[in-house]
Amino acid sequence: MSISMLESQCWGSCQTCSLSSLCLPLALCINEMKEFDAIITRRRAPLVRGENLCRQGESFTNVFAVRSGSFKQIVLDEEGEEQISHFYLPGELIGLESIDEGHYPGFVVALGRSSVCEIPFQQLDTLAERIPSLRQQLYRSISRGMNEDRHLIRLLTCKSAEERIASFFLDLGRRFRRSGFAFEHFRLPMSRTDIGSHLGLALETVSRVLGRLQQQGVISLHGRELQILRTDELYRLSEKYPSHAGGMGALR
Amino acid sequence: MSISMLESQCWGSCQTCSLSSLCLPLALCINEMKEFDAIITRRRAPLVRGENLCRQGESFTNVFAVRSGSFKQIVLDEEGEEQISHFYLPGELIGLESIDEGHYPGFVVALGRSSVCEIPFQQLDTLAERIPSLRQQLYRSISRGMNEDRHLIRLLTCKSAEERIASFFLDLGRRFRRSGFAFEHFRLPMSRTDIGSHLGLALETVSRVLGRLQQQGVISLHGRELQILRTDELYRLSEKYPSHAGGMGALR
DNA sequence: CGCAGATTTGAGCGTATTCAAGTGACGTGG
DNA sequence: CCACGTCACTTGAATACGCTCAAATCTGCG
Repeated sequence: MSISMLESQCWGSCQTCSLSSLCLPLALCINEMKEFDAIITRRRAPLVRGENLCRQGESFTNVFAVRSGSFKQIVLDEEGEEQISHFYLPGELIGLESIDEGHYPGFVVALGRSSVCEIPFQQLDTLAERIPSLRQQLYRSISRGMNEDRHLIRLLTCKSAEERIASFFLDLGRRFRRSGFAFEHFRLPMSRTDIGSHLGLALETVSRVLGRLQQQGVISLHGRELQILRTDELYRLSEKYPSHAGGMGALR
Repeated sequence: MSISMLESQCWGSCQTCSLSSLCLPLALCINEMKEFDAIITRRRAPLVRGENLCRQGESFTNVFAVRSGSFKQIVLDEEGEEQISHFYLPGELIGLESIDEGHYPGFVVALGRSSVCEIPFQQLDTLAERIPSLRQQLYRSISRGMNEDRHLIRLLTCKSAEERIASFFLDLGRRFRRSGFAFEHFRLPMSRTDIGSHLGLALETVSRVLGRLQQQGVISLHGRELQILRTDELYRLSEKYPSHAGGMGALR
């Protein structure tokens, strides 16, 4: 009973949502926000760790906004190998890359107890037709997604393991800060394996780099509890090598 | 005189453009297409090789549609190192990732004599407000861009040099085919260096892999004239190793 | 023709991988 | 309560792939 009370508070309207300032309703007036609120389907229960929000290949109908917790997007390639293409933190939108092809390109899995707002895309578009600022915000959200991907691409094409991880932590910090959490102190929602899969590194490499970063006193890490001790140094490490990359050890 | 005649033909309306079926006006009726046509600014002269379409940091006002030729997007990082984040072929849209931040994230440079349609984004949005199918197409274009980027990310996180280049050629082929060119025979618009920069490989590695692919009889390559001889084999090579990646030789 | 840029080829090396073993945390069941 | 299995993570050793450096060759173009 008390839990459901809490949760109904949690799932209040956009007007009471602490993330509304970085979500789609960002620039809406009260009345518009009410309209927007009306099309949102709120999930009855939060998802638990490992639960699927959507499945690869499933037809696209909804965009999701992360309300709490976090998610990873896993793409299974032709050989059945997993590949983590994206992490989603509170306030971020899931599913925008599916508009074109009409189906979700991968599984989206909760990394812990997480909740989302479910937004039927068709209705979102109908509403966006009438509300220019909502339309703007939708464009911007999609565009931002592209931009983040381009960053990751640059990271992957020309950075060493250390740089990748430094960049990754800085990126996570920034994104957490946007949602009102601390920049320098947060809990990593994902495993080392997940990080490796996302950054194109073996988990052993991730582990080794993390060890090195701790030895250097740049971060402290207990389990998944991360503290960024020297932001400037982490930043320096994230862009240490100006150019290309270097070979690739072995291949499995 | 004769040139300008030719060019004015080249720059005819969307209705006469061979690419309209894969560009924004895709689903528009005659009248809508005329409206759309009206907001497009056509460049007076095609760009020559090396000419900038837009500059890094410049404020975003226009989306561009490639009409002929091709472009590369170069991003200069903090250290001034170049990084090719994207190639644009005929029928593709340039600039969509700039909507959010409001400025172009990199230079877009013509890879040969190329022409574009210049579409003021503000006006495009105004028009999209009234024309649902144009809006849909805009969403889809942006979404497709994200999707392509995700593909590249997967390529970069877990593929060997050979796989990357095989994937890259297959991707180029598909994109050329969409614009009405041959899938198995086209001219590479970019240099080996450009390919390397885009795929996170040293140009020497690109060169070596190309040599190997030719020896194996998978492709034939004279200068930049590429012929895909065995598509199935190229496809097989593009997904040879199911998983991770491998080290990174040296780091400059 | 001759230069500049693009590409090819060779030798040696370094980073990150793979394989392998070992530690630690956690929850289950005897 | 402790043995045990599982899972995430750490650490070590050997290896491989692609990088860097260097020089040669090819190409396009004035």
